[in-house]
Amino acid sequence: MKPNCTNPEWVGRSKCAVCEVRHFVLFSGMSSHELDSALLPIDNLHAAQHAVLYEENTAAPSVYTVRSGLIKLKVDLPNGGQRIVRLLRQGDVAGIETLVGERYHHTAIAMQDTDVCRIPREVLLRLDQTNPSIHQALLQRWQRSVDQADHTIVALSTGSAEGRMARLLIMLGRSGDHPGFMPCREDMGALLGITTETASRIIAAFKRRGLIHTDRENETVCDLSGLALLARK
Amino acid sequence: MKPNCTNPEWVGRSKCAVCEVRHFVLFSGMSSHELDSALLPIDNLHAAQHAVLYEENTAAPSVYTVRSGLIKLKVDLPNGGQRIVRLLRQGDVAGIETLVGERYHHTAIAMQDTDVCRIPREVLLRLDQTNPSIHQALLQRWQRSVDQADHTIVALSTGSAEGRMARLLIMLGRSGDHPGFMPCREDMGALLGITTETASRIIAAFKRRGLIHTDRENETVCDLSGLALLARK
DNA sequence: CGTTATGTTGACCTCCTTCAAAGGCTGTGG
DNA sequence: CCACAGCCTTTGAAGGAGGTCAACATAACG
Repeated sequence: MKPNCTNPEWVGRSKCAVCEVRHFVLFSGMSSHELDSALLPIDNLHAAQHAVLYEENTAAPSVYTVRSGLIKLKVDLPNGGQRIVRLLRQGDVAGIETLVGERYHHTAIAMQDTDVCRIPREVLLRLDQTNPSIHQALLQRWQRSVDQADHTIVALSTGSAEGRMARLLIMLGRSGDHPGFMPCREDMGALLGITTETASRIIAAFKRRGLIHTDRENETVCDLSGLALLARK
Repeated sequence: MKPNCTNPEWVGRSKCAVCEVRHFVLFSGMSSHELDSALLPIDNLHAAQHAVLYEENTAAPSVYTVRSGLIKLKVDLPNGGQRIVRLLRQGDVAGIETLVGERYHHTAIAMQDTDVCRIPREVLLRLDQTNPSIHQALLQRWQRSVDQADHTIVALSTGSAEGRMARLLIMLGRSGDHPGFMPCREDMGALLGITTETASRIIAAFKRRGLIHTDRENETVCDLSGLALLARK
C-alpha cells in the first residue's frame, strides 16, 4: 500500500480542499479555510488490487474513506471459508467501528486499484465533537453501512443463487466508478453465500443467454433490464 | 400499542430516572437532574405480541428503544415473501435511520409482549447535539445495528440450514431477557432465508436428537454445547 | 364443536454442492 | 520464442440438501 505523498501535491497530508471527490467524502461539509487550518494528519494512500487495508480483530487506529476503486469487507468463518459482508465504493467509509471500539470487525481488501484517505481515529473523534457538519456526515456514513449490510442480507443472501447473482450484477452495474467490473468467481461466491463453481456456472449461463457480453476492450456489459427480471423472483 | 401513561408513575412522559433498565438504554449517561430538567416528550409504550411499531417506507417521526421483549425488523420482498433483517432486544434501538432520513427502512413488529420508549426525532437530534454522552451512546447504538446486521449475514445467512438454525438458537439462548424463546417457524425461516417447512423439519430433528427439550412449563431448553458443535460447520 | 392458524410429515423434484478433470491465461525461465 | 507451472475458470457427474405441494395433526378460540 503506497502513500501518495511522493507527489508534491500531497505533502505529508492529503489536501482535502483540492480533492476531486471531496463532495463525496467525509469532509464535504467543511470550508476550504477550515480544512487548511486544521492541519489534518490525513494520508492519501493508493491500495493496489489485493492489498489489505487492515485485518479483522487487529487494533484499529484509522478510518478509511474510499476516493475511488472497490473495497471488500470480509470475515473468516470457523470452517475455514469466508464471507464478504459489504462492498465499499467512492464515498464509503471503512473501519468506523474504530470510533466506538478498539478493533476492526472485518478484513478490508482492495478488489481493484483503489485510492483511500486514511484518517486517524483521534482526529475524527475530535472533528466529530467540534464540527457539526462532520458530525452529521459521520452519522450518514454510519447509516449507509447499515443500509449496505441490510442490502447484502435482503438482495444478496435471499432467494435462488440466480436471483442473487442478478442483483449483484445490477448493483455492480450501478457503480458510477467502474461500470461492469467483474469480481473473480470466488469473491462472487463469498458475496452471495454460494460456492465458486455455482457462481461460475451462473455467469456462464448468463453469457450464453446473452445477459452478459464482453466487448472488445474486455469490459463486460450487462443487460440490466433482463437481469432486473431475474432479480424480482 | 398501549401507552403506559395510565400508570400514575408515568405521567405523560417516561421517567427515565427511575427506569429499571436505564443503564441499558440511550440515556444511561445522563444524570437524574439532567433527565428531570429536560422535560422530555418521551413516551413509554407497551407493544403486545404481533403489534406493529412502524412500517417500512412510512414517515419516521420517532426512534424506539427496547426496554424488554423482542422486536423483529423485516422487509418485504418483491416476490411476496419477507426477510427478517435483525432482532432487537433490551437496549437495542429501532428506527435510528430517522436521524438522517425521512422514512423507516423496515417494518418493526413485536415478537413478544414488549416495552419500548418512543423518542421523537427532534428530541434525539437536539440531545445528540447538546449532550456528549448521549451523542456517544448514539454512535454506539448505530454501530450495534451494523454489528447485528453483519451477524445475520455471517451467522444466519451462511452455511447449511442446520448450522444457521443452531446459531439462531444459540443467539436466542444468550438473550438475557427471555431465555429459550421460540419464534414461530415462519419467523425462523424468514430469519435464516429458508422455508417454513425446512425450519420445522430442522427443529423437529433437533428435538429428536435431544438438542432441544420442552420442559413442563412449556419453556424450551437448548443444549447449547451440542448446538455449538453444529454451529461451527 | 366446528373453524382457523400453526406445526409436522411425506413424496417428489429442483437446485446446489462436492469432487474431479480439463481448458485457458499469464508470467517465468530455459 | 517456446515450454511449463500456477492460477482461475469452466464443465461434468453424482449425491445431497432444500424447495414445493399436499395431507394431516395439533392447539387455540369463538
